[in-house]
Amino acid sequence: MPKQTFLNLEEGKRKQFVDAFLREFSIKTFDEASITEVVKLLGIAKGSVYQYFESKLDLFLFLLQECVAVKMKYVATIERKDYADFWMYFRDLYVYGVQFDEENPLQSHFLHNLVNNLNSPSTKELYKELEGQSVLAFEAMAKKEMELGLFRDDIPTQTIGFLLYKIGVSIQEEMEYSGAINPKESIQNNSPVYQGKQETLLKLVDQYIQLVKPAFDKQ
Amino acid sequence: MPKQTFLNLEEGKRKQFVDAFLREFSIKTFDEASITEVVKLLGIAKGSVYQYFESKLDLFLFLLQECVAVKMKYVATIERKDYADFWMYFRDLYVYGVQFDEENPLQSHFLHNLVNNLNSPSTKELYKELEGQSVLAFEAMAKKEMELGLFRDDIPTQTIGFLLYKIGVSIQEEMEYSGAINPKESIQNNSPVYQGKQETLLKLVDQYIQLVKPAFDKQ
DNA sequence: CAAAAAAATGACTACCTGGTCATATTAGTA
DNA sequence: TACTAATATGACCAGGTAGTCATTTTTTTG
Repeated sequence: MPKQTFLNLEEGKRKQFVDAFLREFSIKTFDEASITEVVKLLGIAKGSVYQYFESKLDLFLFLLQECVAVKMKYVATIERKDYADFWMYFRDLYVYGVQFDEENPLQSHFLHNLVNNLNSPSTKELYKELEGQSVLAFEAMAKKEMELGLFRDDIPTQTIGFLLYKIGVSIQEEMEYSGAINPKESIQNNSPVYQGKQETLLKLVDQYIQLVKPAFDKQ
Repeated sequence: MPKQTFLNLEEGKRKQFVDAFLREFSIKTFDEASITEVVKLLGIAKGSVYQYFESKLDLFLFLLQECVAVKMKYVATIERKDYADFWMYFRDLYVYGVQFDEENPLQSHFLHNLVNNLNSPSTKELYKELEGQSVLAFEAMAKKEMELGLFRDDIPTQTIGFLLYKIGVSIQEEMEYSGAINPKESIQNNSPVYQGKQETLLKLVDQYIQLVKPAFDKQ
């Protein structure tokens, strides 16, 4: 977590600092991301980074926390109980995700690149931890649906949760794979990840739902 | 591709060389894999590697080609047309894959770690290329099933192919995620990836099939 | 304004890598 | 045996990194 020195920083300077590193971690893996380069860009001394944070990882975790907090303000406004079925809720998560993306491009890019970023050798453990948390969250959702009699219960919740998580990742990856979005490019123009492609994304989400619904729903 | 010098190498020495590098690339990413360390292990000079191959990537591609060729000898013995439906064929691919794994542990480990390995910054392009090939292969399969009237045709083949590919990857990843297998450990003991866990794998495959069948099959 | 506290600095360390190449060694040949 | 061709060698190069810390600069305070 940041040291006092960082918190004392003047608002504008702190924002510049944060933004520059969000950018760097959005287009590189953790290990690739170069503190040396970012400070050069910012025009500050490398030592300053270590006056503000304990280490590269410490800085990264702070940024992650911030981004997650901001995204939560968007997606946590909706609740499963307000939807007729899981898939409507699932879809709306993307609707609110897109809004988050539009209003916080940098944070969105950071989170978009997260899975890729954490594939770095030195962050394998962190990746496993976060992946585990995600899978557990999806597992819990699935469990609830089963209890409601809406999801089939002939498959272990772990497998259901794992696949649900992977489907979420797949949607994001297919958007990039198909060339619909190009994060490395859009971040250059300060554009959101899904700039002008919000409809494309939601269409793909609908497609995925249409496709996998029969797999998860109780017949 | 290897230089003549490598091909002239005495059988035993070549095997030692290949095996050592298969090991290295099986437990590390491409960028992490250290030629320096492997030659130390082999007791040869680093220069020798560059007498045999043009570059690290050249060496890697040679190993990849070899492993794929060996695996093909197993899985290419079966054909879709000899099965009543896609899923029986899909399952048998794993049955033959397990046999390949038992009889060629090192090659199997190499391929098992491939996706992870290629996530390295310097192999992003290669990864995209290979992923594209895999997706296209699955897409072609799906197309055929649609033509046979066995797969639903209300979803674009690209999405079907992409998800099918991701499901294949997921099965492998869940085996590791759940702790059923531990490649880093089993490679130490010269054990196959799925040593003693073949049944567990096939059970998971069956589970996945049971789960996703309703998503892909025409009702 | 002076003293003290806070913040910024950047040269430096320790460490790692892939790849090169002139030289030495070994093997093949006549 | 003597000459040649093939092979093996390892010191060395260029390039990169995260992190340190004594010193200087700036800001705050009394």
